[in-house]
Amino acid sequence: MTGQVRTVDGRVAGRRGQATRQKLLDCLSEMLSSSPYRDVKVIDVARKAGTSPATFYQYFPDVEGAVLEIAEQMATEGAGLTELLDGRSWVGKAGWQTAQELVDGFLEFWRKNDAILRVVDLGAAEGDKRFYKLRMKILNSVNNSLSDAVAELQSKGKVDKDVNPAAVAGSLVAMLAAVASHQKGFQTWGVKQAELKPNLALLVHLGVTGRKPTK
Amino acid sequence: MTGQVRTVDGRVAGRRGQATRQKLLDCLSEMLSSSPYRDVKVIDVARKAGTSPATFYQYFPDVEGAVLEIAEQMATEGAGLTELLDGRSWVGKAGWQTAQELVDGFLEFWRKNDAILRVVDLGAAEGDKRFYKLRMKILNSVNNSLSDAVAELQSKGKVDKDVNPAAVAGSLVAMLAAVASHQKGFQTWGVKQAELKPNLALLVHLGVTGRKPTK
DNA sequence: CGGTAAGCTGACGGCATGACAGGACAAGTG
DNA sequence: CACTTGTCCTGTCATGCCGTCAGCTTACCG
Repeated sequence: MTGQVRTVDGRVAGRRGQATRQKLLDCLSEMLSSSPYRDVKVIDVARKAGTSPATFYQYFPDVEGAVLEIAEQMATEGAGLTELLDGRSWVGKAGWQTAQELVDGFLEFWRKNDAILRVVDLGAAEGDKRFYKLRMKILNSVNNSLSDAVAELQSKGKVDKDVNPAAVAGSLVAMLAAVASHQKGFQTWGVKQAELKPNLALLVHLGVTGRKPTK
Repeated sequence: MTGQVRTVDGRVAGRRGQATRQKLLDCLSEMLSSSPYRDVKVIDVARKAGTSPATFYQYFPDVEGAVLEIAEQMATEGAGLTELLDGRSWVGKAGWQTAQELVDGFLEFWRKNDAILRVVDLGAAEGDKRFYKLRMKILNSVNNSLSDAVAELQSKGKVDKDVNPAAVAGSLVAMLAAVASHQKGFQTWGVKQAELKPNLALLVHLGVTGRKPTK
């Protein structure tokens, strides 16, 4: 799938090269967690990695390029979110559990990768197609599964005909992502995390099935 | 409310000064719409405004400071979103209309100010309290109204006791904001704006009242 | 051991930042 | 009209980051 890792000037990266490359990515990642995206400088990343700015430019065209790389790694990892939904039922008590586990897994994933996801979100919102595709890739698994679930319930007549499965699924996923991004915000608002989750799960369940869960 | 407009070095700005100041803000605003936040430079804003970088620094400590100013202006303007909900009913057909109008007005507001709202969202997500407060200020009107609506329905026994009004309201508002930020995204997904709105309204209605709307 | 390619960096021109001092300008005063 | 006062803007400068290149060091291989 992925060809050889290459430097900007076309050389193939060997063992050592890949190590420095990865170290730069790690340091950048850390940097993004601790300071605003706008203030992350190449020279700081390089210093943190114990190398020089020139080395950075050997592996990445610019900061954005490196961020895309990190996000790509995370995206493949995030494909595992499908497991939260594959083959799950949306009926009865099982449906309520599905909703809860989805919310749980999603928030956890977002919390782990919040720094990089913020940047991806920004890039996508700014209209950058690369970031937009990446965001799709991350959310697609969940989105498609949700969309399928709605469509299936719809075909059984359990959901109104005029509901658009893709629109509902996309909106719910956007909600999960947004809430995850501003988890701290809710806390200051007087809503604790433990309270937030069941209410989110309720909204997801309502959105997918159109009815309240049986707990 | 607001004291006199002051320059960084403490002078009070007069007629002419306020004009250039505003012009700088306008140009910055425009700039944010056309290029990534990370790439907006003081020198470009100054050039666009037909002045020099030094002038910019006379009125604002940095780009972030100016952004906060713009966002503040928008926030007071955005308080008008309350009208979308004040005194509206959530029962029967009126409830469905309330949901629709809320979605409509919200998306429109977001579309108008998307560039600056992106930056506010980023700042808030990064943990900057100033941006966070600003985001609250913008969303508070809608959020409180929604929260009140849920609480009222709850007191009448129409909504389950274990629902947390603030959590539900906050999540719904976050959903609206997120979907608005990525409106273009949905389009590429094969969901058209016209289809998106009613489905969003459905989700809002479901979330607030716990039941499907009567159309 | 010598050749070859990978890996890294010092150094440099270019540009943005942010501060200051001083000049231009408008308005009021005698 | 000259003079004063305070606002408004810019030229200039030290500083620091960007992004590139030539060239040095290191590792691998026959």
